[in-house]
Amino acid sequence: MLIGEMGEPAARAGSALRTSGYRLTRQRQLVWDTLRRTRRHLSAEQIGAALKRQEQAVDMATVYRSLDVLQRLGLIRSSRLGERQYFEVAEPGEHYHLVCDNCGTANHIEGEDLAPVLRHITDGHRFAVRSADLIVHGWCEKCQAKLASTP
Amino acid sequence: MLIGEMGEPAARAGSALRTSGYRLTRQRQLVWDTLRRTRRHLSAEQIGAALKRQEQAVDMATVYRSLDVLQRLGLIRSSRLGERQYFEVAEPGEHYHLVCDNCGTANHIEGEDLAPVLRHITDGHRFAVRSADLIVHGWCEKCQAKLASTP
DNA sequence: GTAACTGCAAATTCTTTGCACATAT
DNA sequence: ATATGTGCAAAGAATTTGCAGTTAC
Repeated sequence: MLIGEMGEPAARAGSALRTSGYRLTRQRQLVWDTLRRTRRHLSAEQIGAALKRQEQAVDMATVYRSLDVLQRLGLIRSSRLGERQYFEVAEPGEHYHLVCDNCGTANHIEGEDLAPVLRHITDGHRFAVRSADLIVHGWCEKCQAKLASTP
Repeated sequence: MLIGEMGEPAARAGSALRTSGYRLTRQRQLVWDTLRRTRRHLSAEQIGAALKRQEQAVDMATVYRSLDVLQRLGLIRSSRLGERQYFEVAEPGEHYHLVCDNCGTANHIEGEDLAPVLRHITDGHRFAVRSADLIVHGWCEKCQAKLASTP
């Protein structure tokens, strides 16, 4: 099941920033809002481009710095999908990344299936798991059909 | 269980290269041997540095090009662990990457635990899985002890 | 008022590419 | 013999950094 709306309070970023001694600036707000409005993963460049499109241009250096702060506060998380680093709002619970090698789209799906795997790692290897990211490469449904028709 | 020696025939690269129309050069041999001798992941830079140390310097451009060929032949595989791309000899079977966020070392462990997870993805989501990489971040045993003693 | 933040431009880092020469087959 | 591969140097892409001016608190 694809992750849909999740009722993330928009004010969350503001209070999280302030209680940590950071300041709530127009730029940080904009970066956060951009990520919140999308349910997909966005690269830093995509965020910058989106903001420029809405005449709210933010310098790329600032986009990167904002992403860094938001990540430090645990509000967003990132993973390397393909070439770039992609960012998304941090949601509780596991999810995997499905990257289509044909069209490049990256979706995430929820699930608790990783629990036994992580337990194995913790028990068998004395490794303290902090976070886990399962990146699956392959073909999405659309591209499977496309590739089947042109052999 | 950490992956140890696996009896990889050293000649594998040579024949794989030749039957695919590639040439077996000193540089490709060196890059392959370097990866074979290590059971850990190596970045392109680490491979280059290792070769320089043994007075067998290979230009970085060539290291990258060699890695590219070896990967195309399926002899090695790579994943993005942390900042860099890391390379390792391709072994059959699943394995996960354990990245210690404290000391940075990346190990891999074997296991078949991912099978049910991937089945879930295939069945429930009509996504054709081609490869999967589970990257687990956390603290390795050594660093857990270290961090426990200094709170 | 002042420490934190931003934009700009320059620096860095990792990786790729163009080209003349070298080498494996 | 000749297509492939290499080294070198230069280009690229993504991200970081230094700094003077700006802004949130």
